[in-house]
Amino acid sequence: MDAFYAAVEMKQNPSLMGKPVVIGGRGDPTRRGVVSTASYEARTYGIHSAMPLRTAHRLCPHAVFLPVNMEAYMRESRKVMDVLKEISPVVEQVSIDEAFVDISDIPMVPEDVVKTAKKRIGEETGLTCSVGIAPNKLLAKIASDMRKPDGITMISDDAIERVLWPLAVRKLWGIGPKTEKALTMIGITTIGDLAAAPLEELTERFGLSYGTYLYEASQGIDHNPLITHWEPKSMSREVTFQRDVSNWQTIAKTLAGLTKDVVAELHANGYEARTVTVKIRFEDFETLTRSQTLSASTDTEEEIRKTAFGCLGRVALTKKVRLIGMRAGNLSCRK
DNA sequence: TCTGGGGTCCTACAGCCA
DNA sequence: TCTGTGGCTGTAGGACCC
Repeated sequence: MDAFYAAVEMKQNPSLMGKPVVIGGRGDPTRRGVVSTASYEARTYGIHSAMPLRTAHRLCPHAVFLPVNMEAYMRESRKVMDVLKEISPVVEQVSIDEAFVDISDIPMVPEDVVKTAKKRIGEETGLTCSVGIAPNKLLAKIASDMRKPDGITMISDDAIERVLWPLAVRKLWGIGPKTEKALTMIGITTIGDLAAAPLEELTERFGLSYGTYLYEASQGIDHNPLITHWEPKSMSREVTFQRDVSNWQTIAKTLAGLTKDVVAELHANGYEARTVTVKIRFEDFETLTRSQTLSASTDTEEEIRKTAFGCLGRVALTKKVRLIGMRAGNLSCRK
């Protein structure tokens, strides 16, 4: 979906249309938080996702700042996903606003399937999306990014050299800032450069698994099937304090509250956990985790809280704490 | 100066065990 | 009985995604 959160807000409040709109955190740019979505107008000021709200505010003081309204986005998301499932039963929902749809068994020209889908989504939600058509997920994802907003892009097998190779390596799913930098250091900046690198060099530098992935991805190779069902691996809550704290009571109270939320989510979804992890980020951004695996799974708040406090007790709180989080992992379905 | 929150997957390493 | 090897599990950290 195109600038999804911003588009939903504009639909709910048409007076926002044409204005720079920034959605993130509590919608207050004087408080800690980052940008979830910036409208296309806001993007012209250099505002983008993951940017601190304060920075966004500096770049565009007259932008409209709004809090994240997840319920509204979920509602629209469900409508979109329902349309996709009408079109094909094989849908992999990647996030609240992205999905892969296997249309290989539909006896229609792909472009016509996509046009129908876009029209139906428009009718149901009033929102636009950008679509990539390709032989696999890797290429479809790249294609969907090439014409935004409201675009359709096709990458066929015989277009990989012409279309894929000139792109920056960063366009490949799985290449973030660290890998981009590491590749630049060895003279690889485009996907074509990557495709010219020997497999052995990539596996030597990046490990067998990731090296092989990079090699195959640069050739447009991706055999991964669509995943239509999966079980969660962990559930977590974390919070960044508005001001860094040194008071143990505040930290403990917050951890207890986070634990309560996570346990409620476990109960709501019928899971129990065997591993508890506590995460601490200090004022200097040093981040560490402490975890403990129990002999048996549990979903009782008291046991999970005791375990979490045991983990917290193993952290030397010598600096102010910026963030605290807790995670329940090693999940299994409750008997 | 600033750097959220909710996730997944991978790697390294240590300890245990066959 | 000692030693090496390899698998498995738990722990910690890091990269990445939206």
